[in-house]
Amino acid sequence: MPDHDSTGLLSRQTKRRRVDIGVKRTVGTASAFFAKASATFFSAMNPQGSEQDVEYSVVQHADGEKSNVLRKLLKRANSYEDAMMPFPGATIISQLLKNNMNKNCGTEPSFQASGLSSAGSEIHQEDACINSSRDSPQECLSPFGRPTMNQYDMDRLCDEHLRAKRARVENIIRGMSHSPNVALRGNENDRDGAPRSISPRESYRENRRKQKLPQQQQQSFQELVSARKEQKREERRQLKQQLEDMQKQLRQLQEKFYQIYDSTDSENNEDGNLSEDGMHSEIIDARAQDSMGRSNNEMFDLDPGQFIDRARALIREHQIASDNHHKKDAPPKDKDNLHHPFQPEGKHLAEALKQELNAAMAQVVDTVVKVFSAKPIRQLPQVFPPLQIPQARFAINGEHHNFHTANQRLQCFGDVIIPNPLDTFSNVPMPSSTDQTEALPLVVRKNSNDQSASGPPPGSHHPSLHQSPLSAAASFSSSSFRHPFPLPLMAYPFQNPLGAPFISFQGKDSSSPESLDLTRETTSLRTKMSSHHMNHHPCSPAHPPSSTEGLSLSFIKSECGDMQDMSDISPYSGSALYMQEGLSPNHLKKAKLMFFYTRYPSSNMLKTYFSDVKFNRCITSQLIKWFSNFREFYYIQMEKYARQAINDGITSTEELCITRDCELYRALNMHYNKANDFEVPERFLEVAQITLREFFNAIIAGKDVDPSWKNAIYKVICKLDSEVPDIFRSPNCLQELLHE
DNA sequence: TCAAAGCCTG
DNA sequence: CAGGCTTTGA
Repeated sequence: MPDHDSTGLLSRQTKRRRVDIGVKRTVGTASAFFAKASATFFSAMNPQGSEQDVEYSVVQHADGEKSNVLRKLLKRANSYEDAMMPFPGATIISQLLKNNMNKNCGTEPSFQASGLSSAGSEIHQEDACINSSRDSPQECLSPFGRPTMNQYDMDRLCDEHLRAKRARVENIIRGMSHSPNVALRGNENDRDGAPRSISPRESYRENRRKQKLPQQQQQSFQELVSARKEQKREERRQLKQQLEDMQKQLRQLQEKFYQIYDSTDSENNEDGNLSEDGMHSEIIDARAQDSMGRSNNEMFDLDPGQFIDRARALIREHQIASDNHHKKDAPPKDKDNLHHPFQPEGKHLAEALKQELNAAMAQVVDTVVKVFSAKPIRQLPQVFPPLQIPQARFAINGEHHNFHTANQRLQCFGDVIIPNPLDTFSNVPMPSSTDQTEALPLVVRKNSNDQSASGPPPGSHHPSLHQSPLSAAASFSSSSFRHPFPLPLMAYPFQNPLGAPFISFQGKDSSSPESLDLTRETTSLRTKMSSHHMNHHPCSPAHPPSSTEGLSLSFIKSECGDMQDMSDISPYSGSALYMQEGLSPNHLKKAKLMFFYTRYPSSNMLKTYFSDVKFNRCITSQLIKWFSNFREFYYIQMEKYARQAINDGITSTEELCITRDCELYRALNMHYNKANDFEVPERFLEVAQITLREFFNAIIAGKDVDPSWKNAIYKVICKLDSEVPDIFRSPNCLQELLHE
C-alpha cells in the first residue's frame, strides 16, 4: 500500500526518524560494533566484572595452533588457563572435581590418567560430548582412538575437559556464596556449556574465598553437584520417555503406512511381491528408528503443522527406501519403475497417505470441536464493560481460521482468558457482511449501500443484530475476556489474511505507548482503507466489503455507548440505509469547507449538516474536535502573520488586508481547500482580516503577556460565523459543490 | 456533572 | 488530525 501522501505514514516516519536520531551510531565498523555489543552483553551478564573481562571475552586468541579442529577448543582452554592458572585456588577445584567424579562415576578411572578416550561412564562421555562437541561434532561422534593426536593435543583436550568441569563447579560455588544474580550468571554459563572467561582479578578474589571455604560448605556444594547429577539423570529419563513416545507414534504411523501400502500393493502387484514386506518393514523400521533417534528432539519441538510435514517427509523417506529395495530385488522387467520411483504405485501410495493424513486431521479437528462444544459455558466475572458488537462481526470471509490464529496469538499473553472460538461462533448463522455498527472515531468507508446489495436477504440475517446490546454482549462474553493489557492489543490478532490489522477501537484507556502506536497506525491504515473503499464501489459477495473491516472491533470506547438501539443501525433497516457510522475523508473535506462559513458550529448544527452520519457521542466529539483543530490552525496562522506584520514594521491595521493572493490566504486555503476546487466565500476573507487585525492590535497593545489574551479574540470571532449554505446539508454536497 | 474549548504533544 | 489534559460555563 504505497501511500506516500498519507500523513499518518509521514508522522510514523518522522517518529521513526526521531527514534533513529536517538540512537547514536558512533561505531563505524562491524567489528567495533560487535565489540561494543559484546561489551554491553558481558557487562550486563557480569555486573561485577571490569572492563578487562570484556577484553578477555572479546579478544580472540590467535595462537598458531596446527589443528583446525581443536582451535576453538584451544581458545577456550587458553581462556581458562589465563583466567585460572595463576591462582592457587584452582588446585582445590581440581581436588574437589576428582572427588566428585570418583564419587558420581564410580567406574570412571582417573580422568587425568586415562585421558579423554578412556572407557568412561555414559555420563562422562556425554559430558565430554557436551563440552567439546559444540563446534566440532566429530569429536563427539568418535571419542575413541585419535591416532593423529599427539600428546600435546591430548593434554589440551584433557585440560579442556577438566577446565570445563572446573568452571562448572566454580559457578556452583559462586552461586552458593554470592548474590542471586551472580548465581544466575553461573547457571547461564553452565547451561551453555560454553566456558566464559573470568577476569583474573575476580577469579583471584574468588579463589581466595574458596580457599577459606569451611568444610560444611564443601559438603553442601558436593551435595549440590550430586543433585545436579540427579537432575541430569531425571532429564535423561524424561528424554527417553519422550523418545519412546515418539517411537510409539512413529510405529503407529508406520502401521498405517503399511496398511495402505499393503492394500495398494496388493491391488497393483498380485504376483506375490508382498512377501518382501516383512523384510521391508525390518529395514524401514530400523531406518525409522535411526531417523527417529536423530530427529527425536526436533520432532518434539515441532508444532503440529510442522510435525505433519516432517511425518510426510519421513514417509517419503520410507517410500524411497522401499522403492530402492524393490529396485534391488526387482526383476529386469520392472525397469520402468526403476527410473520412475513414483509410478502408479507410488502415486497411489501418496494419494492414500494424503487421504489418511487428511482424515486424521479431520478427526482431530472433529474431536477438538466436540470437546470444545461439549464444554459447559463458563460465565466468568465480567471485568470488562459489555462489548457491544454483534457476534457476526467475527466471521471472516466465511472462515474462522483467522480467529483461531488470533486465539493462538492471544495465548501468548499469559493473563488472558481466550474466548472459545466455537462458542463465539456457534451462534453465527453465516459469514456476514455486517457493517461496522459503531462509530469509528476516525473516518470510515461509506458502504451501507453496497451492503444492502451484497448482503444476505433481510429475512435471514442475523438475529444478533437485533439483540439488545446486552444480549449481544452476553453471547460474546460467554467466552468472556479478561483484559490484562490495553484493549488495542486485543485487536491485533484480528487481522485480515493480508496481515493488515483492522482495528477500530481506540480505547481512551490505552495506556501503553505500544497500544497507542498501534491504534494510531491502524487508524491511519483505516483511513487509507476507507478511502480505498470509497473509490471501489461494489464488492463481490464472496468478499463482502466489511468482511475484514467488520472485524474492526470498535466495541470499545464504552463512553460511546450511547448509540441507539442496535436495530437502528442495522444497515437493512430502511431509514438507516444511508446512515454511516463513521466519518469519511469526504466528511472531513466537507467540514473544512464549512469552516469557511462557520468557525464555531454547534453540535446541533453539525448534526443537521452531516445528516448522513449516524451521530453518537464519538462522532459528535470528533466533528467538534475537527473544528477545534481547524480553529487552532487558523488562529496560529493569524498570530503568526500578525507578528510577522509587526516585525515588518506595519503600524496600522489599515495596512493589514487579506486578499486572495496574500500569503496568509494561501496558507489557509491550502489547509482547508487543498485541491483549491472550492471557491472561498468573500466573507471568509473579511473574517480572516478581522481576526488578523484583532491579533495585531492585541499584540501591539502588549496583551499577549496575559496567558488568556486570545480569549477576547475568540469571543469576537465566534460572533462572525455566517450561515452555511444549504447545499452543505446534502450528503453528496461535495460532488454538487465541486462539479459546479 | 458534562460538553465544549483550548492547549500541548506526537 | 487525534489524544490527553485542564479549564470553563451551563
